[in-house]
Amino acid sequence: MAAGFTTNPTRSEQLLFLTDDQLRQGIELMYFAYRGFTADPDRILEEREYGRAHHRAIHFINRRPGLTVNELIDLLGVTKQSLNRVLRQLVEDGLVDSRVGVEDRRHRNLYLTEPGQALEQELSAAQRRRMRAAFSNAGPEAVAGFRKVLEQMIDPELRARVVGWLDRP
Amino acid sequence: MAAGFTTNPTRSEQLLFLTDDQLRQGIELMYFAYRGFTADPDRILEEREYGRAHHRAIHFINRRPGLTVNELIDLLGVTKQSLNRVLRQLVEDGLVDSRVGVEDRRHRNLYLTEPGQALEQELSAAQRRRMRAAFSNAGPEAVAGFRKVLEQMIDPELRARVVGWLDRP
DNA sequence: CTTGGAATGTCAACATCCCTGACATAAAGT
DNA sequence: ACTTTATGTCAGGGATGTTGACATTCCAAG
Repeated sequence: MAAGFTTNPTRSEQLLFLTDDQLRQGIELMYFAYRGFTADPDRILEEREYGRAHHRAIHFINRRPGLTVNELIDLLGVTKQSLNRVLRQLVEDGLVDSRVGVEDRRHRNLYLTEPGQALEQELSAAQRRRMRAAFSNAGPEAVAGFRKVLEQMIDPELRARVVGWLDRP
Repeated sequence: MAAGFTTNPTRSEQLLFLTDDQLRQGIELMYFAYRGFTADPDRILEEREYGRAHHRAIHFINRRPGLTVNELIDLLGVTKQSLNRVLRQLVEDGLVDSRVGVEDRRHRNLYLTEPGQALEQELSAAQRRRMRAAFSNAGPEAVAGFRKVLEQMIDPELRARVVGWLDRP
């Protein structure tokens, strides 16, 4: 069904990957793949009665130790009320440490505690396992294309804020 | 913690796309891209006070007119009760037609009505627009890689059921 | 033919998560 | 002193998911 690039592709044939049908396939792939993408962490979180919101908070606190509540709200695109419930639980459960800012005492700098880091490791290891399998089976060139397309799918405004962010260690 | 591939560069360099850091980037890309992927439909759905569950139902009913409730449950991976509330709303609002099966009267065959098809068009057109932009900016080779990786990310069990499904018109 | 189990679909009650709106507190800036 | 910023909290509502109970229909064993 795919590639009809046998002889001297005309201009219209070069754009065959932009047909509505190809786009629909991309849409459905995105949906099914995302379900797989979240499946493993979801199972781990369920045991602790946490949800994806907890996972996202833990992930980004691990990525940027000391980031403030507002910065996290910005990254996640949720309301402070929504995030606050999640953070309160994580702090109460001893997974996250919320310290008053030193320069600006209004800020709360967030850090993972030892148990918090342990959960983060468990979650990200599971997610990496699936991602590694997918990358490995698809090959390096496919991975490059995967990243190229996904980058373009991010909201332009968010992309500007997040680009360069991904590369930082 | 991340790549310790300092020695023996030949073989390990070929696997650099499998480092923990590359995988982490893939994970974050997947998260941010999915937010973009759902942003446009979400805005349209909000006006009608619908959610993503309604979108998914509408999408697959459009794709497979006449499919049964159970088939839809299988595709979406939700409980019948959860799906039922969504379907009831859509039927009440005149977007979906639920007809008693002719062979097996326990079945309900689902169809989009005229207004249902109109909403589906609106939703998928918005989603295609973003997908088309991403595909177009990334190029055909990138799109091929994108599809390859996403396919591999789908849960193996689900992939078996869905593969071949995507290609069908 | 009847009866009992299995498949299918529906309804009700409840939990979770995210949202908006309003308000409180503390600290920084002017 | 007054305003702005950052954060936290409470109240209420909507969307989505769950479990439990129940109705309908089909099918097959007795």
